[in-house]
Amino acid sequence: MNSMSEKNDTKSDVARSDITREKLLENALDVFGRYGFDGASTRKITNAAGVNLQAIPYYFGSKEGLYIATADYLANIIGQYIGGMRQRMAEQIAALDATGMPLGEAQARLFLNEIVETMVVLFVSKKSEAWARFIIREQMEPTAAFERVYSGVMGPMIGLGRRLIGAIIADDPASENVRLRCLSFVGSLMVFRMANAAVLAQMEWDAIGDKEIARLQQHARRLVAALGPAKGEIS
Amino acid sequence: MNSMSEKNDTKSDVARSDITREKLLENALDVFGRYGFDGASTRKITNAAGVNLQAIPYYFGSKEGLYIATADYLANIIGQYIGGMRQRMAEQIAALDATGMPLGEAQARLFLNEIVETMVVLFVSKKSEAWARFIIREQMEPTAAFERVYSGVMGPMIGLGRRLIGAIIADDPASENVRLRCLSFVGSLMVFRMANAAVLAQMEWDAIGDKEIARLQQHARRLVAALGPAKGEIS
DNA sequence: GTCTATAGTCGGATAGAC
DNA sequence: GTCTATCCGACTATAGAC
Repeated sequence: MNSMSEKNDTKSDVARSDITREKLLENALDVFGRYGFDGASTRKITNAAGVNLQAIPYYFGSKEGLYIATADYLANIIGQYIGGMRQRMAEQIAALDATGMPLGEAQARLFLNEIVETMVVLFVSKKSEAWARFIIREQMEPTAAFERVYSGVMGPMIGLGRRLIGAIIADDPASENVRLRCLSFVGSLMVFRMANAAVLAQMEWDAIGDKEIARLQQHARRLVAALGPAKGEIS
Repeated sequence: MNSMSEKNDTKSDVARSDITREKLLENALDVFGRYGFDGASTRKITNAAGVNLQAIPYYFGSKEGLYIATADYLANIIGQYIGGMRQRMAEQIAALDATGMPLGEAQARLFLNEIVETMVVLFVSKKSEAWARFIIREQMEPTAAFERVYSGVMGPMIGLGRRLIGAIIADDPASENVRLRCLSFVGSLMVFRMANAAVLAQMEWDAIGDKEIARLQQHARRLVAALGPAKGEIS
């Protein structure tokens, strides 16, 4: 059924091989995210993964090769989590476009609500800590890995966000205004992941559990509800 | 007048001492922010500062001592940039409180507009790149340095933001709602610093120059204008 | 495919000359 | 106060046994 069982005589080797690769990537994501490329040592990664130090040059050529592979791996994981939702929405929107019907504001708000609720859960989940650290590092000091994560996940997702926000505030999704609004909207949620320490201090929370997640989801829905056409500025 | 000229015979030494310290802190901020504590090497820092490698153990005891001192230095610098504005506003608000008069919505919006315009300039300035990197690292993996930056600058600033947003959306500044709204508001601006790479890609900007700063300031004012009482949620 | 041994480099900290 | 010289540990990558 899967690639692990093509041949009987190599089955266990291939399986071990895949497990070692997977473990390495999993732990590389965590350690690279935590300490950065320079700060992360291959020893730390292989120890955490429970594999031999030589597995890195063997499977990925070098530490740098592992880093790039980790970026692809990350884009892949996130894609698995949100790709289905994104594709479903993109298809429904495309179907509307095909009929010439505009995407309605109410429908867009429903879609956006679904997205933000998923995002909030993702942002505060234990596993996304590592992902977020990796991505934020790449944002600050982009390497060759950034392009892989951006074009694989972030770009398409922001594109969908622009489309939805455009429908909600009745503006062209390609306009500067919608782009800025969309980025700010993402920021208004992302802050709960990126500024984790400050958030906990401000909210006087010890940690983010089920109660806090529910609170954040409510807050996220309110942010969606607060989206509206631009008002006049003061001064 | 200042500590540089207490004695004539030691004047030049003390001055050199201060210059060396200052150069070290300045470059430590950049290098630590860029590579993190582990990734940053003392050789990188002293080379960039143009001082001897031994200056670090001499002045700061150790690499770790330099890191802590760098956090204080950073809190100090940022305080110099925004402390005046913050204090002026805090005093005017305190004066209102003393008379029992509430902080008006229009006044709060004016204050907030001034803050966001300053923040935008700060966020995209070349020098704040290093500051932002340092702070974001601390957010993700807080060390002893976080408390110094948070209580020195971030905490007071967020407190002011909560007060202003509370006045604008007519809610208690201590409420969960205002705390969350304030954090999200900060995030909606901070995204332009933190997600720099994604922002440039989305906006199709090569870099952030005067034109882009003006555009971001306009956008920030619109975000202030968009702040309002909570609306009903959908679904 | 996985292991041990090791080469070669770079890290932080110390000692001591000036 | 600042420099050179140096120790010692940790790092990545390679060679070769099994």
